[in-house]
Amino acid sequence: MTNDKLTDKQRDVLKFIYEQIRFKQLAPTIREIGDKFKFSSTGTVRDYLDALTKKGYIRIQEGKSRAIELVKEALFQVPVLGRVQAGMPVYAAEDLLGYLNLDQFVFPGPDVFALRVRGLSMKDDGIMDGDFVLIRKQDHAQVNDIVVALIGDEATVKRLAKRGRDFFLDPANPDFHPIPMTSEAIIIGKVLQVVREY
Amino acid sequence: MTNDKLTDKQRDVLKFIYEQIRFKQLAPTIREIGDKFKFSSTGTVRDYLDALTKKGYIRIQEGKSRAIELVKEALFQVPVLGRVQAGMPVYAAEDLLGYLNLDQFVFPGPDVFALRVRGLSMKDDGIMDGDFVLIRKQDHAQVNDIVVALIGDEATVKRLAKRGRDFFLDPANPDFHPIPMTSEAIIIGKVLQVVREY
DNA sequence: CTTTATACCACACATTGCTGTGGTGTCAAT
DNA sequence: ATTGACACCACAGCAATGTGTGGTATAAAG
Repeated sequence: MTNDKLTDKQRDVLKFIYEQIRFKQLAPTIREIGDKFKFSSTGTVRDYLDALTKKGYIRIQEGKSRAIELVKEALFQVPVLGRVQAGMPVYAAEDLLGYLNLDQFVFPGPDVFALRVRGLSMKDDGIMDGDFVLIRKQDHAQVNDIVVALIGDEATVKRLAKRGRDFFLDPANPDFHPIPMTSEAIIIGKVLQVVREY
Repeated sequence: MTNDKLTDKQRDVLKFIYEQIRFKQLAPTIREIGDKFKFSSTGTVRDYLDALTKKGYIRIQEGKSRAIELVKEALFQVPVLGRVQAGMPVYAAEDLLGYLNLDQFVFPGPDVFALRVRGLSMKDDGIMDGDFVLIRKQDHAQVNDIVVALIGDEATVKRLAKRGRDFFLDPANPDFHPIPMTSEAIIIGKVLQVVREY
């Protein structure tokens, strides 16, 4: 019965609402939405809000300003990125592996993303295969931080260590060995949290 | 210079704003705050908002409705509870060990709380001493779920298992042994996520 | 051919909501 | 004695905002 597929424009409007809530922590007013899409009538915006409501993506508290709630869980997520290039996570659609559902924990900032850990090289630190690491993009890190580094083409999670004058990326698993930091290794972010979903 | 200590009333107002944002996902208007505290004047509310702004707890975007932002990180957190009694987490102040900073991940729901894991009984599942487990309150669980159970006085994280007719709470560490589910063991919630902070 | 959904417009209206400009009184610090 | 922070009040102005009631046009579905 309920066809919850969105048209392109409806998706655009929903995305705008989502971004406002996510980054400005404040749902837009009808007129703010209208301005964004150059609608000269508030009625047009209502048509969209009605459509989104009917399709179950938002909920609106009548009479209140800015009272748009996001309903579909699909929105309460951080992007899980596949490729990481030249120190910059690639947000392009083809690299978006999906979304990490953070349950009711929403509103991640724009410089936070997630990567899915592959392998058990950090097993003894409790980072298991399949875990998500939440990363804040940054090009620096301190010794003993757990970082995501790019070695050539591959993103890897390791602990930054210093022995003598040299820096290493240490695994937490005796089956793996430390990787010396060379000019090819770039730190792209610091692991803020490990999240495992059950 | 800046004394950021709040008076009791100011804290009450801040708490109300926080709760509205957290649970209703919508900051209150000046009049909504006034209604709550039976202020007959909007000016009174402004005095409070000014005080909270000056002390650095909130930020207000002028001219916009409901444009109250929470500033202090202290607010973007889930409660970490100490005691868990009779299947109900105790939210009383004396049991509030502190708050788990979820970084920019905010707006946990009202039935979600966190416990800090003690010991290494779930080590092989990657749940380490000191990790936080995010729990949704619920009195049921499925076999193989990782649950928080109350055995007598103590809350423990284990995996729910069934062997034959009997249910057990299995550890994930050969140094510990399974605990049979008896009438004294109550499931108080399901582990949704493991969060480890660095 | 009619209905339904989409995608817009115009404009009026009432209320909501922020702001501005006053005021009173208490209490602690200077 | 005065200043400043606190804790309130009254009320008016006006812009922001949601709502109501219309309208047009297109396209797909029945």
